[in-house]
Amino acid sequence: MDAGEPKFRRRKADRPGEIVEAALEVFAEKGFAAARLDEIARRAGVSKGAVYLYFETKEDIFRAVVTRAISPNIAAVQAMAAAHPGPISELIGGVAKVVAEVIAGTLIGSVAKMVIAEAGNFPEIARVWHDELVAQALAAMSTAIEAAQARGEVRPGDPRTYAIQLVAPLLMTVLWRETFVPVGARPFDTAAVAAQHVETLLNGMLTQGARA
Amino acid sequence: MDAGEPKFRRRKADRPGEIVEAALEVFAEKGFAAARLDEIARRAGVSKGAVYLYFETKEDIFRAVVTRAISPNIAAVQAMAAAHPGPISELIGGVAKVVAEVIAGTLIGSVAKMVIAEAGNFPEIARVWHDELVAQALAAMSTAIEAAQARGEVRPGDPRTYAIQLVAPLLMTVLWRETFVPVGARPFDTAAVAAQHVETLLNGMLTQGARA
Amino acid sequence: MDAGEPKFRRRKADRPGEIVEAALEVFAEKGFAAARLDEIARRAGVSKGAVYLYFETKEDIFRAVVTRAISPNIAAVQAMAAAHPGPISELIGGVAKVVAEVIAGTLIGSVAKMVIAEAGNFPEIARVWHDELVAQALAAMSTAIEAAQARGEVRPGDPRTYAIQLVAPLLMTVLWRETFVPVGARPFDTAAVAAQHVETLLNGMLTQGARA
Amino acid sequence: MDAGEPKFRRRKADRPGEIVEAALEVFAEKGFAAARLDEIARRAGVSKGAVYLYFETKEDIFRAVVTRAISPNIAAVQAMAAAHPGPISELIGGVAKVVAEVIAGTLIGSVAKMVIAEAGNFPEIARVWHDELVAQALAAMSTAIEAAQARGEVRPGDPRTYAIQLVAPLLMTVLWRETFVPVGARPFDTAAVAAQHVETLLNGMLTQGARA
DNA sequence: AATGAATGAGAGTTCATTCAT
DNA sequence: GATGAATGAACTCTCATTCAT
Repeated sequence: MDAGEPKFRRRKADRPGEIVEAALEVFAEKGFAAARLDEIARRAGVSKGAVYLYFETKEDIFRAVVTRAISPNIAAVQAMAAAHPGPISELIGGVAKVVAEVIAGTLIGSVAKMVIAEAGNFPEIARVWHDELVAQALAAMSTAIEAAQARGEVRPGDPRTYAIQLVAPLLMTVLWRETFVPVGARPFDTAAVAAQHVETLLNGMLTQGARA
Repeated sequence: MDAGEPKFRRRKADRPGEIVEAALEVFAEKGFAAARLDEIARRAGVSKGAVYLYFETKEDIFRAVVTRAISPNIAAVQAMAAAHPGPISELIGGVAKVVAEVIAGTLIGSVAKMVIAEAGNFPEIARVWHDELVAQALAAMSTAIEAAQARGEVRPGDPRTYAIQLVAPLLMTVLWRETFVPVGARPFDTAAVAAQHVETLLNGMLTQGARA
Repeated sequence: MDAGEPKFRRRKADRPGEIVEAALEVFAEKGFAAARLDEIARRAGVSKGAVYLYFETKEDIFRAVVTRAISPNIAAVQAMAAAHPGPISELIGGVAKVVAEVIAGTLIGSVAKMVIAEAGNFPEIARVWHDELVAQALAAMSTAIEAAQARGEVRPGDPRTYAIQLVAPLLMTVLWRETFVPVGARPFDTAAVAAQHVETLLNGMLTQGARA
Repeated sequence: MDAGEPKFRRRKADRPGEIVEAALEVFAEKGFAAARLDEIARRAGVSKGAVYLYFETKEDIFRAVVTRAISPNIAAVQAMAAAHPGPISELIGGVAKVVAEVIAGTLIGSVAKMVIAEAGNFPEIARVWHDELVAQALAAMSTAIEAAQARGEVRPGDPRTYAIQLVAPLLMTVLWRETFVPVGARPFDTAAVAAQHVETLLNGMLTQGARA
């Protein structure tokens, strides 16, 4: 009997994935504590009891949400780390572009917001986020910048600070979108900010010789 | 008689102020929902009931915390708005310094974190924060930058974006401190970041003529 | 296996009904404000939380208790309204009998007590009780008495007052039972009071001609 | 200095009286449990603390309210008990008149409502009310009616029931006023009800010989 | 596997009562 | 006597978690 059956039945196999997806939405909107399991279950299209077939606790779901948001980006970071040894300007332009794309194309902004908000309550989540994502990216960039300084491309200065200088405005556009746009603020176009920022920053950090 | 622990102390002192102070601590650590009134009261040195002599609800306390963090900074923003019409480099250097000092010297970072985290649940708080603080500061800087562009000091580009580029790394150091330092990350020295950033940015955004 | 006490019983039975029943008991004993949800739940044989699966608030339960006490009596009132046009003495005797039976056989007395007690706090409940029950009954009786007066059966006088004269002593026996019997007062036998009262009242209100 | 002083300063001596008066109002409106000591104090024009100079607990105030409503009526009841041995019709007419006046002229109705409502929570209050007021009045009337029956004035029947028959409609008008008039019901005029009821009842209970 | 009715510990809030002033 | 800020026990209501079905 086909009657009454949903047209597209989602593969049973991905129940956990659907729950994590729904949970991401709810956690992003409400924060961890204010998120209701009822709502997560409802949005995932399952019963509240079913959630507990796949996750032990609410915290468990939260961890899964963050972990899942991390994984697909680890590759990008590793690629960055193993990046071409060409002129630093290419690397920086590339990094900014990738970061801008990730920001625009994924929900990583919401997750970052949650990590910031719940760092006090779930230190191990902040730690994972830092260790697997942020620190690695920062280290990769610092290393590249340091090498470029050694090659005389980049002016003196703390490489880690240069790295933060690069990504901060991009991250700021995400937080802006999450925080102020819903209450009427004019949004920032991440790509446009990235473009202007890369130009300004390169202009400011490269040595005379490196500016072709 | 001073000896002995009086059951009921009556401090003429600023009870609401003490409660708001304690609440700021707890909210910053736990977030709004996970903060316990018991704990706020305990840290304020009063009973749970006493809190309700001064505030109607938990939300009310939260609003007071944010409002109170805003007020002392409004002056700084207004001063910035009415700033000298001298060379933009001076203004930017000044702004960065003030921002760095505020960040280092006040708890505004914790509050900002709370505003980001709870924007979804308390839109009116995000709105106040934006309208009274963020938008004003941004507008003042944009205007100054625009004027500098008209004077030929600053290269072409979106003034509002330039403004964000300036402050973003500084704000990032706060979020870093709140989020990752407690789990072992190496902190950023806001003042040092400010110094390097101002130099890089000015170098990047000023026209040839403006660079003395 | 029937043996053993299952932690979660699922009675298909009328949970809301059981809760309302338990609530009626507790409200009648303690009054609305002094009634404890714990106790209502306990007497209904459910947990405190379960009560909130079926009712939004304590007030909601209270309304359900009163509403539920009203409904089965509406029929009786309507029957009264559509009563036979025979001699008024029959009607009055019949009404007194029905009222006496309802009083003796149901918990309506307790509910009436609650309505009286909480009229100030829950006006809409007093209104419902009045509009759907009391006013209707009174109107039906007044109309019948008026018709009897037109037929020369009943002596002059305000029909609504005659109606109150008729039922007041019966209602008084309920309040007596609720109020004074528990502290040792001798109870009134509602049926006996009804019998004597009907005889006295008919004797007093009928015209000479109507007394066979 | 007279300036700032209230024109009529109430005698200090009657603070308790003023509190009881205020409490009567509040209890009558809200019931015992829902009445707030804040409100009682406010209406009495004293501080909350002052209330505790005169009364130990809220229950204590409640008892005082009821007791105070009883006392002035005890005299009336005793007068009734010691009544003239004249024809019963005079007595009954007199009693009805007095009761109607008390009902109309005092707040005894509100108190009666409270006694009914709180009988379950404060049995000793119900007991006092019964023993000192209700039972005495009932006994006095029963005795008089019994004597009248012995004299052949009143038809056979239970004297206590006759007594209830007499006062019930009058009491009903009070409860009606307290309960249904505030939600829009048409009030009963107690005096008018008394007049019609006395006539009807006497007509119904007197023997042929006693009807002049 | 899946449900959802049921649980019960724990939260925010209220308010009779106390006591330093 | 009088005040009113302060207390803390007790309440209603919520919601993550469980388990009979």
